[in-house]
Amino acid sequence: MQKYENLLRESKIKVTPQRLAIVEELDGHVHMSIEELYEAIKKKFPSISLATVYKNINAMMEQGFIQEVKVPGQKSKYELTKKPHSHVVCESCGKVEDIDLDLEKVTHRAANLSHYEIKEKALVLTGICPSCKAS
Amino acid sequence: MQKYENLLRESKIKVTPQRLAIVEELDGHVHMSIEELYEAIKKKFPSISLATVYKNINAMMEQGFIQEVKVPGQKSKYELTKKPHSHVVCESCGKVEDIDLDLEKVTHRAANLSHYEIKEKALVLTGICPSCKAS
DNA sequence: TTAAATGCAAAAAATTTGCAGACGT
DNA sequence: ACGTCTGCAAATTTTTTGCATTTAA
Repeated sequence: MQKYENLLRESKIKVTPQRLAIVEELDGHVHMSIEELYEAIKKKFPSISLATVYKNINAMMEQGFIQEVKVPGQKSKYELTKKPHSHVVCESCGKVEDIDLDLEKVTHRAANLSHYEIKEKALVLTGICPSCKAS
Repeated sequence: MQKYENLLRESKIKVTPQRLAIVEELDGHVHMSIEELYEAIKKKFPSISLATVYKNINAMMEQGFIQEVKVPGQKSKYELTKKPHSHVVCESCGKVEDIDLDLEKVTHRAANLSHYEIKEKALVLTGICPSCKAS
């Protein structure tokens, strides 16, 4: 898909089929662990090696192209970098979803209280998702 | 210290010198990684094994006695469980500090938007601490 | 007394590295 | 053509496990 090629080309790393596969996978599933990515990509791309997934995740993180999402009780997941947002995690099924929340006030308050110069915010809310609540 | 013994005794795990050492260390330093804990405790308690630290961290987490704090770009740290709070991390020196922020509104909004039943909130703010800003 | 905890060594899991050949630009 | 990337195997690092012995209650 042209879309991803252009995105990748903007950073200074080469566009390889393996990298495109990672990006496409993340675009489809949004949040995946290294192992999930590896297993998913192997289906379409059996020769890919786990080391390549690691190397590329690290390279693309250095480029700021993807980001790590640390969630309680799970392995880290990765997502394409987009505008800042928060996450909700279902403690029953493990699903991770994006959510757009205004953290202006909270961040301001934090800066005042701590005297830190705040640069990044990571908010992860854990609970039960609608479909798990139903069952 | 009697204080910690009583705390530990409340949960259903045995009070051992190794566990007391972990708790005292965490009470003093607030946020430590497994390796930091191990190295610190070894000084006062040279016979302790890394496996024991792991086992005890896991046991005490199951008891809800301590909690894992996942911070961007660092290994997980652990803290004694106390009333809910947020964290600020200095991206320069790596220090992690507690901060008391009101997340009521944000949580409410999140519940409305996501239809999740929210149970836990983990907010980690990253930035530059006052002393690193000075230098 | 006895169930649980310790420490050790070994195993398993997760991540990184080195390198020869392949590939993107 | 050049420098980067891939895949493999090996090396590290991190975490868990099994077991004989010790220890807390």
